This record gives sequence, structure tokens and C-alpha cells, in this order.
Amino acid sequence: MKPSLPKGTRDFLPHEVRRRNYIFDTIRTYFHRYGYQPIETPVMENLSTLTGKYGEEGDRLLFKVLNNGDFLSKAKEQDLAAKDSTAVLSQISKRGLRYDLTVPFARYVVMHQNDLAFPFKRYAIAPVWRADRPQKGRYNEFYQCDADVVGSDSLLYEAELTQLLDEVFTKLGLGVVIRLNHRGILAGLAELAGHADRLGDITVAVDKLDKIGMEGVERELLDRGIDATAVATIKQFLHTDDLEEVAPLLANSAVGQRGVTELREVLSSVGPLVNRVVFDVTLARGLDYYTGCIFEVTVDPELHPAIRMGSIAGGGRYADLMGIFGGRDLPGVGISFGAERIYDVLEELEGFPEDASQSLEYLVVCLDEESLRHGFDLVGDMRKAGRNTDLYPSAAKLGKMMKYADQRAAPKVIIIGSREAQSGEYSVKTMRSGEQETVARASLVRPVSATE
RNA sequence: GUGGUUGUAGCUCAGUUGGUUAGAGCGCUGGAUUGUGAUUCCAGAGGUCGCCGGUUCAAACCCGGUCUUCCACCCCA
Repeated sequence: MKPSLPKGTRDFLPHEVRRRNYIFDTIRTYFHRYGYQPIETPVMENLSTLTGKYGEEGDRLLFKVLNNGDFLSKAKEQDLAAKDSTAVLSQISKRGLRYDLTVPFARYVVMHQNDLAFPFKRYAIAPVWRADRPQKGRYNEFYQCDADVVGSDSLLYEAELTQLLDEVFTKLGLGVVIRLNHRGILAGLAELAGHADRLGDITVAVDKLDKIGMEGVERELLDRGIDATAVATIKQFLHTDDLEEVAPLLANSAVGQRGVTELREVLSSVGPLVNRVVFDVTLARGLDYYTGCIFEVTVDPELHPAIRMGSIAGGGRYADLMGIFGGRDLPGVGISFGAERIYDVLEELEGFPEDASQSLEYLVVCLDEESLRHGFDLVGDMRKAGRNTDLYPSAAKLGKMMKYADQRAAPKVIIIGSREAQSGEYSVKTMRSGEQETVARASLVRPVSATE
């Protein structure tokens, strides 16, 4: 048979894994620096934990795991006969793959609330699965890098997460725009339009502004059954990216005012940042559970005009995520880095550092059997000394071995023939420059910590 | 989930109105060069034309189905 992969999944070559790890390591470093602790949860959750948490659309995108055993015999005959997928599903599948890291985290907090110190700050870097139709930058299996804090409603955490976003992207060499909005502002907007109950429809439409333009948003709102006067009210908000211009419009809305006040506080406490932080009233974000500030990060089009990519990180505050699992009502706020998309962007910008794709320092090649034995000993000693070293395992033609060294991207090649084996003075070739020098064995096996 | 698109050598792609043995560049293997890679020259290997079925004397090419890729929706990192 011909091997293949499931749709929307990928293999990674060694250099790709190294580059992905560079991103993960960078993010992890700052998670640690900001006091977030690692936790792990299973890739499978009970379906009851996952369903109903992401809206109707999310349920459709959940990967379900078929029960083991003779599962069909346990399903109801009439549901099977009626081909009622929804009814049959609960009878043949009790588990599913996690769709994100936030809902499993909420489950985790509720189950372990007596073992955790609040505010509890955790991070997780792990794969999640969505049965979406794949596109570029959109996979059925992908990694998320989440940092959340639960058990505090302090707005300092919003400010802290903004700083964290800024630092990580600065370290990665990416110029970004960090967009902020507040669910309260969107709720206030809906309230003023006289459609407080239609917040979902309004935010979905407003969110598309930069994609379909003002007229498109207007049409979308009308299509969704929002009346013309309300649409006019909503449009007032969309002409500015200045929080202080929006504030007076919300004077008569309590939730709106709260949103403005909180955003003001966050913006005033973040301090100086490398990247731009902007207020964006059109920022909605899909997930239903957000209740306060919401974040989204995009590549700065002024600094990287060639890049076309959606959001590369996002997050927000949620007031009652634990409540759905019957836990104490703990507020939380978190962010998530889209590592796959960051990878694609860095690839396109050639933004990976040289050493991110190479860990091997030396390759030892030997010209005859006797030298090979000598080389094997040398490699062992060099490894003990802390140098990443590898050996070509047979005495082959030098040209062939040099080619292998080139493919392995070995920075330096140590060549051992009978001359070198006898004297302990090796020819060491620096591949990049092509220069060759003689190096004594002693300096190669000296522990790295002693020389540096 | 809806509509469209793509698939030919390891990779990127040609392939005429359906017509004998399906090509190129790069890569790969060997040699020129038995102690020097990435650069030169020569030679060679490598293909169920995504898969299944249909039309036809004849299918990489036409038709149906299916899988996959990418795109626009929906939604989203």
C-alpha cells in the first residue's frame, strides 16, 4: 500500500522540528519568566467535557473517538435505523480529542481546586485537534501555547499578558500590532442599538470590517435582521480607533462604561512597549466565554507588508468558565500563541536564526579501518567533553563523506587518516569557509566548561 | 458543513484535437578525481500519470465516483 497522512496533518523534518522548538522554547522561556507553571492534561477528554463549550460550530468540529468493543450493539435500533447521527453519537462515542487548551484547563482547575494556590498561573504547549476543512495556515492538528491565570480579577494581569505578548514577539523578531477591545464595549454598543440580545450577530458582522468594508458590514447587519436605525448607531463606533472618542458614545450604558474604564486602566498600566498596542472596536473574537478584555495580535503590515496571515495570538478574560463544571466562580484571563502561524510567518520572512536549525558541531570522518577505531574513541571523548559530535560509521571515500557532512550541515569536519591517527594532530575543516587547520586532540577533548 | 480548485519521477513542473517507447530542470547513484562538500564535465537509475470504475480499436488527456491539495464561505490559531 501507498503510505499517506490523514487530511490536515503533517510530518516534520529534523530542521523543521528544530525551528518549531525554537518558537516553543522562546515562548516557554517567557512563560517561566512571568511566573506561569506547566501543567499537562490528556489529549482525550470525555465528550461531555467538550460538547457545548464552543457553540454549535465548535461541536461540529470536535473529533470524536469511537468506543471500543461491540459499540453498535449498544446503540438503539431505532436511532440507527433512522440514521440519526446526533442521537447515535452519544451511544457510540464517549470521548473526544481536545479542541483547545482552555476548556480542559477549566476542568482541571475545578477538579484540583483544593490543591492549587490562587491566583493560579499555568501554561501549556500542546497539540489540539479540529475537524475543520484545512487551508494554508489552518490544520486539523496544531499546537497552541497557552498562558492563563485564574482566581483574580486584577486588571494587572491584562497588562502583564500584553507585556508578555510584546516581549515574545520582540524576541522572535516579529513586528506586530496588539489589538485590544472589551466585551463590555461591544455589549454597550448592542445595548445602544436596541439589540442587546443580538450581541452575537452584531459582533460577527462588525468583526469583518477590515475584510468586507463599511458597506459590507452594513449589509451583513441588515441581513442578520438588525434595523436601519440600529445599524446607523453601530456605524458611529466604527470610524475611530481612539478609545476616548468611543467613551462618550457609551455614556448611557453601564456595561459600556465598565469596558471603557477597564481598558483605560489596562492601557495606562502596560508601560512602554516595543510593539504598537491599539484599541480596536471591531475586534470581537468568536469564543462565547469571553466577558472582559479581549486581545488579538497580527503581524504589523507597516513593518512586514508582504505577509498575509490572520491573527497569530489572541486571548481574553472570562468570568465564569469554571462555573460550567460546577466549580467555584473563578475569573480568569489568558492568551494563546498560534505557533503554526508564527512558524509560517518566520519562514516567509527568513526570520529563523542560523543556529536554530543546527545542533551538530563536529563530524568525524576516517579514511581507513584503523583510523575509524581511533575516530570512534575520539568521538566518545569529545562527547564526554560536552561537544555535539558524530562519526561517519565506515571508512568510505572522502568525497562521499564530505558530502554527507554537507547534508548534515556540520559546521566542522575532523578528518582522520593514518598520519593524524599517529600524531594526534587532526585536520579540521570549517565547512562554511573551506579553510582547514591542524588541531591537537587535547584541545578537542577538553571539557567545554573549562574552555569557555 | 457549502461552492470551487489541484494531483504526471524524490522536488518544481511540461505533455498538442485521445494515437507507438510519457519529457525537462533540480535532486539521487556512479565516473572524470583511491585525502576534501557546496561550484565543473560525462554517464546512469528512477513513473501502477492520486485511486476505483466507465466511454473508446486506443485514455495522462473524455465522463462518474472517491481521496488529497489549495481557495472562497462558515468558523478559526
